[in-house]
Amino acid sequence: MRFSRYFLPVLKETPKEAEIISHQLMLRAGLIKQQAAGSYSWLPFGYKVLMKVQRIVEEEQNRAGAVEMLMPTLQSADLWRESGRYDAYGKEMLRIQDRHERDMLFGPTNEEMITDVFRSYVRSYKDLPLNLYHVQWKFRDEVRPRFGTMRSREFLMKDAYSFDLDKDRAVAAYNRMFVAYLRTYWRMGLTAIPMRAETGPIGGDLSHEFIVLAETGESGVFCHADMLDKPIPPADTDFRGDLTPIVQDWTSLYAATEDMFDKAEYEATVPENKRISARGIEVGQTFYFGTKYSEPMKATVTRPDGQEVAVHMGSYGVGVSRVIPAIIEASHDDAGIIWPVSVAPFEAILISLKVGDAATDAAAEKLYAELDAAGIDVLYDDRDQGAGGKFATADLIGVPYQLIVGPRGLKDGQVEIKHRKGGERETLAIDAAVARLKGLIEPQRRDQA
RNA sequence: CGGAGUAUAGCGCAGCCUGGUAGCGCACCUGCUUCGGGAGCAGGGGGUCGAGUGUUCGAAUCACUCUACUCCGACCA
Repeated sequence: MRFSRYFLPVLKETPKEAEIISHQLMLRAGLIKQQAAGSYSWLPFGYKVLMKVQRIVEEEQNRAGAVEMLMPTLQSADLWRESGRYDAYGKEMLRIQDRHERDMLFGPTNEEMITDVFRSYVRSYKDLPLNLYHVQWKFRDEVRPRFGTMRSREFLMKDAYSFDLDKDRAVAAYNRMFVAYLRTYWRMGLTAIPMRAETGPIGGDLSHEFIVLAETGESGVFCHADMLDKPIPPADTDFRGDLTPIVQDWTSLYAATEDMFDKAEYEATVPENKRISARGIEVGQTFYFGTKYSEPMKATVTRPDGQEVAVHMGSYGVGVSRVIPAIIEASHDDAGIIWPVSVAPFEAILISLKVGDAATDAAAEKLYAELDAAGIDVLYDDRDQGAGGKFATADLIGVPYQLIVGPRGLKDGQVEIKHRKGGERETLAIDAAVARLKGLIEPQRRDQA
């Protein structure tokens, strides 16, 4: 992509409405534009990140055996009356009437609708287990939206729903999502810790929140320090096998949100030098809630013995649009964002320092074509601007590698690679640059890992 | 939903107290010179001062009402 033909409005100054660093940087680096309280446009640069995050979520859901579909944003109130949540949900649910004065709502979540899909088709235990998911916009009319897309009213969420014959099998389904989540956040460069959590209005008795530690997080959390560097299950993990050992390992150390905090247990099981009491951002949550929806909504299957039983369900959410500020909170410096390669909007930025200079133009154009041919997603800063501004922009938008081409180096046939994270610089022969970048970038994509 | 604030050019702000020609920096446009860390010079364009009502000869400025947005708290992917 040529910068001159792209739409990337960067701001030199910090908009005054933004309080936390991720919100400031998302506005300054041209990812989002606020449209109303808790409502944002995703500009091209931000949308690219959003789609990369979504893609990782989808790949890991699919790997774990979940099946993707898509449900509408607007739902009929009747469905919610069946579960009893139409009255229970409160003002956070945006209620709408259509032209026939039928009660509708903008979905804050989809348990009712997926249960309706399930009960319309599934009759036999032989069709289980089943896990259906979608990535769709949700609306929750928050009393106080804040921090940009961290707590917006309209947000993109992946929500998966599992259906099983009994509790044991439902817990196995829960474990599959648990492991998928460990891999999902890791692939985005996040350290997300599963913590015992309250179930809230979703209901149920088994739940984990996946938390990224950050000063600006909205949840208070307590955990064992060793939770931070546990090994992530590999890509060839057998999701059809028994995942209990992995989940047991990950839940053996103390980790809980403040709602579930048990001081006595915490102090008894976590040595003093391993105690972490911090704030965190909730980037996902898993629930097992048994027959809470299947019973009232009559989502049943026939067992081998001929008896008809309500299915055991779980739901599993990832706040796709929230993950992005979480990544930025975890990875930035004074100059701007530092994207992990796996979610970076571009993998490299090619900076031409003297547009209009024949030798520089020729070298930059050639490198641009070669990078493209090498399969590297590159932003080519071909704008006729001072070098200082270009460096500042490149740092701000956080592209992982900067390939710098200017007359000074070209005299000796050399170009420079700057690593955004860490700031290391390498000077190398122009012919070696593309291969070097490829070598740096490919292992960090985490798409094969 | 309680408390506190803000609203003046695309962005950041001054002007308001003490009513009288709407201003600064950045950004934008034109030209020239520049070109390795947010360049320089010269010229130029852009505003129903959030909305409404009132007071006044005269309102960005004073009064009242409303709206939007932000922050703190209580609540939540």
